[in-house]
Amino acid sequence: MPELPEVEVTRQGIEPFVCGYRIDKIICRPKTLRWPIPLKQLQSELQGQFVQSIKRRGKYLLFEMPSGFFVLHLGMSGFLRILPEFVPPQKHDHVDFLFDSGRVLRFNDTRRFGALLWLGEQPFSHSLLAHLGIEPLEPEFNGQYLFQRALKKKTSVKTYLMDQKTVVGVGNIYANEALFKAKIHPLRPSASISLKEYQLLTKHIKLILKHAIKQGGTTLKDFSNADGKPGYFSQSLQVYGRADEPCLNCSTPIQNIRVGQRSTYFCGKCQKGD
DNA sequence: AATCGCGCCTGACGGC
DNA sequence: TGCCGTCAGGCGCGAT
Repeated sequence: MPELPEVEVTRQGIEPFVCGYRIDKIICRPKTLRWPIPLKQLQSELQGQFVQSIKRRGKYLLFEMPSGFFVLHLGMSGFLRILPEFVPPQKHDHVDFLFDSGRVLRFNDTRRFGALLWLGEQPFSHSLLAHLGIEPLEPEFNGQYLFQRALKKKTSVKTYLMDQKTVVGVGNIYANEALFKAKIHPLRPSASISLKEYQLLTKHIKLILKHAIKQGGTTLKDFSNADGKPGYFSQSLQVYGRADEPCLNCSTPIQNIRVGQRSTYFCGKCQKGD
């Protein structure tokens, strides 16, 4: 579930149940997810402490604690839920945070690519966060930025866009969607895209991400619902997953190719310039 | 320095 | 029914 909108919706959804509350206990069932879970450290730094804020950087969630930051990445299949009280874990429910309110923050991750880390007081200097690109919803993310940076690059525009050092939070689905909206062929060299095209592209990235966050926020009125699992907003996807179906602009069948080992969908007529 | 491909892990699905 | 290959929204790592 994890591109920027899903992570941001998660952040907003859990915030009212987590911020200002005390973590009484952490229950962790596996020893390892993507990496070994520093359980002892998490217990000593988090248990008995109040969560001060939850921030997001790219696809990382940062829980601000009195002595530093606990950082969570949802990986490919991870999601967080708020339970009104402790109930026995189901399959792939890996970690529970028990709060003084009685509620439980529960992490479920089928594919176990998620990560839990203690990054201390300077999380942004940690190697995982230090080299991340700019936030797509910030004003500094604009056509000029993408254009200038691309001049030195040799990759395709889609790979360039999904590189977290370029811009954070744009994953495979929204990269496909944004390139379609901007009418840019995913295989075009990133350095061949004009400033005007990059301006259009950044505009659509912002629109798509904002729209998805808004949809997620309204879909998930009650994040503590057991079914409150943020999903992708497939009703608004125009190309992703639509191989051989008609383009919503011109009815040409949508093509599916692989770009950098990732499934890529586009309209060969609307997105010219391979 | 930049780029590419692999592999981590589980589950769903389609073909035989 | 079962087995096998392929695919899935991410990302760090080693090889080039």
